[in-house]
Amino acid sequence: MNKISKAVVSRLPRYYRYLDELRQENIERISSKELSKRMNVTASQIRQDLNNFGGFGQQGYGYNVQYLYEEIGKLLGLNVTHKMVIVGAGNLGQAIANYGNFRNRGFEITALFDKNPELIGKDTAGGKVLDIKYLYDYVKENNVEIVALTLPKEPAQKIAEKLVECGIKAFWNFAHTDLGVSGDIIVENVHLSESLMKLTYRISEKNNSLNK
Amino acid sequence: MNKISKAVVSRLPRYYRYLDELRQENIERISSKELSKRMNVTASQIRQDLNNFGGFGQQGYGYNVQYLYEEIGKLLGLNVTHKMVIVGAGNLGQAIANYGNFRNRGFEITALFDKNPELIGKDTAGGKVLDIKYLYDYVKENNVEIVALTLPKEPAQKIAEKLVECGIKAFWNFAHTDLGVSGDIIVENVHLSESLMKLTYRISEKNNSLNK
DNA sequence: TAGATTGTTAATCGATTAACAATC
DNA sequence: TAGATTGTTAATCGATTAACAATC
Repeated sequence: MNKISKAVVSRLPRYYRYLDELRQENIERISSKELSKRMNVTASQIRQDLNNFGGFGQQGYGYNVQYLYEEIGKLLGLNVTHKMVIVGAGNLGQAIANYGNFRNRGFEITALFDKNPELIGKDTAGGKVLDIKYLYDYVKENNVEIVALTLPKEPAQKIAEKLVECGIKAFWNFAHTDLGVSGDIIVENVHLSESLMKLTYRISEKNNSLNK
Repeated sequence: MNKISKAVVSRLPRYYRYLDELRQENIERISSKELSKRMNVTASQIRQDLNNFGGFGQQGYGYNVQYLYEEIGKLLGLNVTHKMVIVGAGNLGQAIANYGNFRNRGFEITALFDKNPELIGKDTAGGKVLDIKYLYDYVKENNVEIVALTLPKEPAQKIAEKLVECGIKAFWNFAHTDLGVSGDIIVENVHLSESLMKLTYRISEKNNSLNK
C-alpha cells in the first residue's frame, strides 16, 4: 500500500464520526454527494480519500454505512485493544482517564502515575493513581503500548526518554514541547495553548478587518 | 492585508514557542537557517511565512529574537486581554481553569459553569463554578469574548446556539461535534478522540508494514 | 435497460522549496 | 568593502477539484 498523506489520515476520524451518526440514525446507505453535504466537503474529496484504501463503495448505490464505518474503524486501528497508561494525574490526566468513550473504542487505560502523594492511591475510571517510581516496571510487565503525557514539559521530556528505553513506541503528548525522541517513535501532539492562540489569531484578524 | 492561509497561521504558535525558548536562553538574534535547524523545517518556509506579515528581519543580520517574539505575539492577539468562561466544570474544564500559563498570556478566566450541584460553588484558579442558569446573563454583563465548551455534545450544541444569541462570537470547542453555528462565528475545535485515532492509525500502519 | 454513482484520470489550485538579487 | 542573510520571484511538488468512463 502506498504511503497515505497526512491530510487524508487526519480526515479519517471525522468520516468515522459522521458514519457513526448515520448508523445511529439507522441510515443504511449514503452517496458521496449526500455525505459531502452533511460534512461540508466536496464529494470528490470523499471518493478520492476512500479510494486510497481500495473500493468501499458500489457504482449506482453509494456506500453501505455500517460496512464503511467498520472498515474505517479498522484503518484507524480501532478493531484491536490498545493498552495505555497516563503519566500525570492532574485534572487533564483524570479527564482522559474518566472519559468513557475511549474504553468503548478499544482503549484500555489501566493506571495513572504521579509523583504527588496526595494523588497517589486515588481511584479513577482508568484505574488507580500509582507512584511514578513504578512506571517503568509497570509498562514492561503489562505490555503497555501508548503513554499519555499530561504533565509539564521538563519532566515529560525526561520521562519520555526513559520510556523509550523501556520499549514504548507511541506517545500521546500534551506537554508544551516537541518531544525529542528518535524518528521511529510515534508522537501525537495535543498542544492546547497553540489551539487557543489560533483562536485568538482569528479574533484579531476579524477585528482588524472591521477597523480597516 | 491579504488573507493568510490556514497552514501559515497554524505554524505561528509554534514559532512563538521556539522564540520564547530562545529568549529564555538569552539569545538575541537568530537566522532563518539556525531556527530551521532547531524547528526541523526549511529556512525558506520560515522566511515565506514571516513575509506574509511584512519584513521582521534584516539582511545580513537575521531576526531579533525579542522583537520577532513580540510581533508574532501581536499577530496572535496576545497583546490584549481575552475574557473567557468555561462551560462544563468536569476534569477537563477544571484542567483549563487551573492551567496558569493562560493567565500569563492574557487570558482572563473568570468563571466556570455547570449544572451539577456537587460542582457548583467549587473554587478553581479560574474562579468559582456557578450554576449554568446564570451563564447567559453573566456573559452579557461581563463582556465575555470566548466560551470554552467542555461538556457532552448534545448540551454543547444547544448552549452554543443560545450563547450566539447572547453575542458570543468565539468558541473553543472540546465537544465531539462540529458546532452548527453560522459562518461568522469563530470555532476552534479540540477533538481529543480524533487525535487519539490518528495515533492508532499510525500504530496500525507501522504494524502492517512490518508484517508485509 | 436506464439511471445513479463510484473509481480514476486529468486539470487546477495552493503550498513548499529553491534560487538569487537586494541590502544590511 | 566583503560576507551574510533577508525578501521575493520562480520552480517544484502535492493536494484538491472536475470530469467522465466504468459498472452496479
